[in-house]
Amino acid sequence: MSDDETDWGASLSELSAVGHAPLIPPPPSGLPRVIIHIDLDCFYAQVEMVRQPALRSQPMGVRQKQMVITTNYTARARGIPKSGSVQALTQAYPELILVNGEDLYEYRRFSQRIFEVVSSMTFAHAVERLGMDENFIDVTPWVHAHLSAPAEIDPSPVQGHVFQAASWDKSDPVHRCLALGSVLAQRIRTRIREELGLTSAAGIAVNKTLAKLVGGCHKPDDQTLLLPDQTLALLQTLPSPRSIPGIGSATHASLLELGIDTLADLQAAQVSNLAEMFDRETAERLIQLSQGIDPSPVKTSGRPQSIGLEDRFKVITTRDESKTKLKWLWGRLAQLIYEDGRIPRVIRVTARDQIKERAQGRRWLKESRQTQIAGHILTGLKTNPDLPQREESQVVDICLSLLDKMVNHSAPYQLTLLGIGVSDFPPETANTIQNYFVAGAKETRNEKRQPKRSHAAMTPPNEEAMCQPTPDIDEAIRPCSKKVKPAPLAIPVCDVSDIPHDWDPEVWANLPMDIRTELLASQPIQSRTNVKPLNKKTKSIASYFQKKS
DNA sequence: CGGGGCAGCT
DNA sequence: AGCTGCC
Ligand SMILES: Nc1ccn([C@H]2C[C@H](O)[C@@H](COP(=O)(O)OP(=O)(O)OP(=O)(O)O)O2)c(=O)n1
Ligand SMILES: [Mn+2]
Ligand SMILES: [Mn+2]
Repeated sequence: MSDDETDWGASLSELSAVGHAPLIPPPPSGLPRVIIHIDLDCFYAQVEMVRQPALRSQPMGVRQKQMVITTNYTARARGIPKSGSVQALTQAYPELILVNGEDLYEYRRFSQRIFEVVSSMTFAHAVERLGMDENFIDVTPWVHAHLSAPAEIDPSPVQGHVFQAASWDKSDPVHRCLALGSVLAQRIRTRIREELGLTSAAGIAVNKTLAKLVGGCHKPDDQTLLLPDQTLALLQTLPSPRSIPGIGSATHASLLELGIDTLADLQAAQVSNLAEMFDRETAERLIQLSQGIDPSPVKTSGRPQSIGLEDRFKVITTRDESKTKLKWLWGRLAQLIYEDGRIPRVIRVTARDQIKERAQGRRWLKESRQTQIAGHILTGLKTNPDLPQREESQVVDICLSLLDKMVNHSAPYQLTLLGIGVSDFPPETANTIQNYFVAGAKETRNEKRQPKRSHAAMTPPNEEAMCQPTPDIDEAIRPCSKKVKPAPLAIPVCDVSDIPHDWDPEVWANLPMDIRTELLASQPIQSRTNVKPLNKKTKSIASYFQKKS
């Protein structure tokens, strides 16, 4: 397995990765990147425990319909699995308490606040969200700038665990970079705990993939550092290529078809071995990933490009029921759009039809239709979480007409899912971003609105028992207040000493470091190139060559 | 599989 | 519009 071409131990091997477009800028110093990955512990369950502290001592899980999506660590300590079916888990563990987590509103809010806290830390050069509970943080510039001269004895201790600690060498500049990273990771986790009362796990490594993988080594409320020389050792602990982020089920299936079953197989593979199933770029990237090489940059996450809601139910068979469900979904979505502050230009409806699925012999078949929506219809959401009656029914009618494009009401159908999403928000250009921070211009910005103080889980249309959300232990307790007063968003203190006097410190505090740098330099914002996802299977050799017809 | 999201291709 | 990826 030891490929003589591949220098496993070389700390900088990932920096020399070949690649054309979207990779990171060349290392100026010869020092490695320092990347931190933060993953909240049993995220949904923790949010529920913050809301109901009495749950902390109980084995508890968060459920969505017939699925337990996550369990808290009290439960896991008793051997209860992290997830599973309600049926199986309650049978095996009658003591398990279940909380309804079908409405993601609170999780979304905490997720946003975590991102804000992390982004406000001045050493965070770039912060990229992944899902609701993960963030990658690039702290390379800060670390390189604070690395003391090689001759000096660096007193900075390592925080948390070191994977295979025996190989630690405090005189190695690469090790000291990562040690500084571990200190920053500890500071981030402390801030998240202080500001939000949530614990998290962190990984510190020279790239995103390794940071994420090593963070899993010591899990609740702890952190782990990976030295580059221990990369192979870490990868050897992985049970399958599927364990690598970026290798999903489809890619894994393709690899199996090629006879690549283990990570070692993939590490030893040549691009030519993978050429049947993947294009060259993808093949190269897969092999590199299997070797712990990942040059993908930490992209600064902006605001979401789409906001959507779905609900599944036993069955809906009439246009009337659909209308009721869409109304309910829209009511919740309107609140989210209001809080976002931007007005979308496209609205989309998604649906699942059991009959169509069976007719086509598919296990699941989600359809969607979208349309532009006239600007004036939604402008009310800029100032109000509810639309006026007329506009609201216009929106619902638009949704129904979109549904009509998928469903023939004169033929039998059985809907089991309905969703509404919005997208195509007005672009925030570099020039307007400059204006955006001038503290005087608040009225014209696409500003975030204050969220509801208490989000009462809105009960879905209750005419039909089948459409109810799954029962919740505290269902009766929750007040049914609608959108209420602003809740103060915990804006963390941070360094605002150096910004121009007419810029809004609050906004500044929530900016990633690289954006701040660009603004200070009065440079136009340069949008980062997107990283191409891995699993682009070429349809055929032919289509690979016919670049464009 | 289940369930409720998000992003990036095609 | 649909698929695949991530959580
Ligand atoms: N297929 C999935 C995976 C996760 N989640 C949600 C529920 C989790 O609480 C949250 C974060 O996912 P994680 O994989 O990080 O799992 P947890 O945070 O729950 O547990 P852990 O402590 O192992 O990170 O995302 C989800 O809805 N669907
Ligand atoms: Mn996670
Ligand atoms: Mn997590």
